[in-house]
Amino acid sequence: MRGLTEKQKRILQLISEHIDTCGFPPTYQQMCDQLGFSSKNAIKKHIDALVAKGYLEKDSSPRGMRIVDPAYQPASLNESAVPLIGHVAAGFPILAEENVERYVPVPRHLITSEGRYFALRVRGDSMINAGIFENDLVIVKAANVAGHNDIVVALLGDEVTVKRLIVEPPLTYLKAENPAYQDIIPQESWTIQGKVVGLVRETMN
Amino acid sequence: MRGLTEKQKRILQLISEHIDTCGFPPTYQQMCDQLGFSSKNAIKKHIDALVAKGYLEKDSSPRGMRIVDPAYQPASLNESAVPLIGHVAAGFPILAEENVERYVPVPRHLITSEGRYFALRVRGDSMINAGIFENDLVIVKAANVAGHNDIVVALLGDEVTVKRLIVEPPLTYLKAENPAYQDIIPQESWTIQGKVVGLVRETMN
DNA sequence: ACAAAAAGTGTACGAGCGTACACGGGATTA
DNA sequence: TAATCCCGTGTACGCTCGTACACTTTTTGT
Repeated sequence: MRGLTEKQKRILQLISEHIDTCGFPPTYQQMCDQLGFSSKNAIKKHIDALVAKGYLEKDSSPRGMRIVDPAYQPASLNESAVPLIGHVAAGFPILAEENVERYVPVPRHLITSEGRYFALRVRGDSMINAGIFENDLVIVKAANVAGHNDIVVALLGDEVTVKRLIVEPPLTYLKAENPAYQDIIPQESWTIQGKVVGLVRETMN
Repeated sequence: MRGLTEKQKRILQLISEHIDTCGFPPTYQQMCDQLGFSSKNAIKKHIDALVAKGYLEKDSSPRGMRIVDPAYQPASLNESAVPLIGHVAAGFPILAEENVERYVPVPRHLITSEGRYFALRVRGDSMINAGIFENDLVIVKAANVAGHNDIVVALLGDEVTVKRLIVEPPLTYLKAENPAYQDIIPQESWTIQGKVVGLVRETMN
C-alpha cells in the first residue's frame, strides 16, 4: 500500500463523499461529470491503479466498489448502530419499536457476535462513582442474567434503572455508585434487562 | 409512512445487510438469488411499494437506492468516524497520519460542520471527578484556543494531557478534576490542541 | 362469496455501465 | 533524444440491470 498521486486521492475522496451523500458509490460516468472529464477511461485508469495499490476493491458490476483504506472509509463498516431507547412505555417490551428514539453508532468490536444491544440515556446521578453521569448514554447488551459486580439495567415495576449488581448468596441486590443513595433490595419482582458494556457522552458542560 | 408487510421488511433488511457487508446496495438479481425467487419482478414490486410508502428512495440506475427509515439504516449516514491518536511521536503534529491507531465512530451531530476532530485515549485518573476515567476515549475538536472551564487537550513539551482550562486573568492554567492532583501552571511553553466535546467508554469492568 | 391486495413466474426490450483498444500530450529521467 | 509515467480523449462493444407487460396463485377484508 504505497503512496497515492493527488488525482488518485481525489478519486477516493469523491467516492467516499458520494457514499456519504447517496448511500452508494458513484458510477464512472458520474465521477467524470463531477471532475469535468469527458472520457470514462480517465476514471477507469485511476480506479485500476487504486485497486492495484490495495486501496479499493472492485467487482465488475455497476457501482461495485469498496474502500479498503480506513482513512477514506465513508462512515461505517467498522462500526454499528444500536437503538437508543427513549421513554419506556409501560407494558411494552423495552426493545419495542415504539420506544426507539434514534440510533447511536458504536465501535463494532463492542458488539460481539450476535446478541441484541441497545442504548439508554441515564437519569440521575446515582452512578457517578462509576463514571456514569446524568445524560450519558450507556450501551447495553440485552440479557436476563448477569454476574457479580456487573453494571446492569434493571426493570423495577415501570422504572428502568442502571445499577451495579451485587450477588452475595443468599442475597442479590442492586447497589448505587453514590454514597447518597441506599442499596436497593427490591421487594416487588424485578428483572434484569441487560448488562452495560460501554458508554457514550455527547455533552461536556 | 405506514405499515410494512413481512416481505417488505425482509427486503429492507436484506438491503441494509448488503450495504453493511459490501458497502453498496444489492441488485435486484442478487436479492432474487438470496431469497430463492426466480423472477426479478417479485423484487421490483416490493421495492416499488417501499418507495411508495416512503421507506426507500430510488434512482433508476443499478444499485441506485437509499434507505430513508432510520430504523433500517445500515450503520452510518448519521454518524462519522474520527481518528484515534495513539502514541504521539515527539515532533510530529498531533494529527499526523503516523499517530493514527484506528477510527472511532461518533454520532454525526457531535461533528458540527467543518473542523477537524480526533479521539484520544485517556491515561491516568486525573479527571475522574469529571467522569473521565483511565482508558476512556475523549472526542476532541481541534482548536488553538478555548474558553473558561472547557475541558481541553494540551501539549506540554512532549506530553499530551487532558485537563480543565481555567481562565482567571491574568492567570490561565490547567486544573485536574481530582483533589490528589495539583493545578498545573506551566512554566515552559504549552499549547492547546483541542477541546473535548464527547466521550466513549469501551470497557466497563 | 366476491373483490381487492399481496406475492410470484416468465419473457422481452432498451439503456446504462464497465471494458477494451487506439491515440495524443506533458513532465520527468536517463 | 528517447523512454517512461501520469493524465486525458474518442469510439465501439457486450453484458447486466431495471423496466414493462401478461398471467397465475394465495391471502385479506367486507
